[in-house]
Amino acid sequence: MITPTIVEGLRPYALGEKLRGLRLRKSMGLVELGKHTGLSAAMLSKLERGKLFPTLPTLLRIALVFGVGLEYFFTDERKRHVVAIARKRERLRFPDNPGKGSIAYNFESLDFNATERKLNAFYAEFEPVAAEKVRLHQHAGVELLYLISGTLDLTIGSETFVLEAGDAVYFDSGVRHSYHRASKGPCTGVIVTA
Amino acid sequence: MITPTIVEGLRPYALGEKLRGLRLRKSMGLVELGKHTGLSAAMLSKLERGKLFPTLPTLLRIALVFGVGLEYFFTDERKRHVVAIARKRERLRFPDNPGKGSIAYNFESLDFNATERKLNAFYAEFEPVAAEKVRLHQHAGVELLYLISGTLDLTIGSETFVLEAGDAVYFDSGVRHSYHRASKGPCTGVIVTA
DNA sequence: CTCCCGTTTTCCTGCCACGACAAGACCGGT
DNA sequence: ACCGGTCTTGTCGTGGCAGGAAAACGGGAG
Repeated sequence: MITPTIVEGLRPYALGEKLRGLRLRKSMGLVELGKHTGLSAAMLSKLERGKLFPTLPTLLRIALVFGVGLEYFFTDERKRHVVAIARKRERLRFPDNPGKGSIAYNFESLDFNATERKLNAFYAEFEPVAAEKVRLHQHAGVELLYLISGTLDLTIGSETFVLEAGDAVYFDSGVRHSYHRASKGPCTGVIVTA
Repeated sequence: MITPTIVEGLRPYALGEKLRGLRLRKSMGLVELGKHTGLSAAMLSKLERGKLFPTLPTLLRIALVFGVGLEYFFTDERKRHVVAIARKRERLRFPDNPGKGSIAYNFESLDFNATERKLNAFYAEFEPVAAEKVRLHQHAGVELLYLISGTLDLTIGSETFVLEAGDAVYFDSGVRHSYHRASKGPCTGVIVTA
């Protein structure tokens, strides 16, 4: 069932304009694109003018020709002018694991007041914890860690890396990982997940 | 026409798993989701198991319930087990604008050896530049800046914010923006874009 | 075992994506 | 002007596949 509400909800993605943009950028005609995709020129025209919603197979065929992923069409281009500032003094600090003896790190959210997050960022202070007590965790996406000070043991899967101040890592956070402060002094860093 | 090639091309998006993930995260049943979306539980089951490709209207209905955009489904989740470490000493430093007098900042890529980037991260040292010479720039996506030291004037669109060490900003980098070091001493930070 | 709940399978319907075709529309070239 | 040619947009028809209804399956709990 195709209701006005749904049509409205799909409009912001501007599929038609994006399709037309891709095609014209390569100065290609509807018929030519039709040959490459195996679709009729007539239908391509309708798609570009928003008279019709492509099925995923259809959309993928076109995407393949232009070498883009489907995400190209669905990255919401509503320019939400997001600006969220997290002042150091205003930030809340959460212990990683309140009430237990094994607090591995304190962290502060750096963008908790951004409505729409594609990124989650934290400022972390790693606390000394017995190596056997550190907890592994995992979550979908990727993670980026920039170490500002101290030395940190980072375990990813079965491997452990030693990071010094100024080092950075980028890894798939779907793999189990854990942090362990290796330096005597303070150990701080910025963590960004997506 | 629905060919094996197309099926293969759609697999990496793992629509089914994502749908199921969304539903289970809210510990919701197929029937309940059916009520909210106006879709039959039977079909939802098929979608989650990849037996069927949803049309865009259908997909949108589900997305609306969970408050996600369609982009949620099409960000390619090929789990390449990425681990890329950028050691401080091994990193290359690029001036923002080599050969010209108006170098606003030096930056070092923090994940340049990661094959598939969803995130781009830089360590930046902001240099003193006359305020009128700073250049505005823009690029798709969002940007996150964590200021490690110094004071920085950040202009986003027509607004200017003053950031102190430890502050962080999260904003839509599609809007024109520029950096300008406000402190006498060194001014450094981490920039992540997505 | 029976009841209950959520899920999957089966079967079928009908909507709408998509194609075929033709009619504009807009170019040059002669 | 009058033609090709190329690109685009209507109109109409169809069948593939999304989607529904209901029955079968499965797993706890009692």
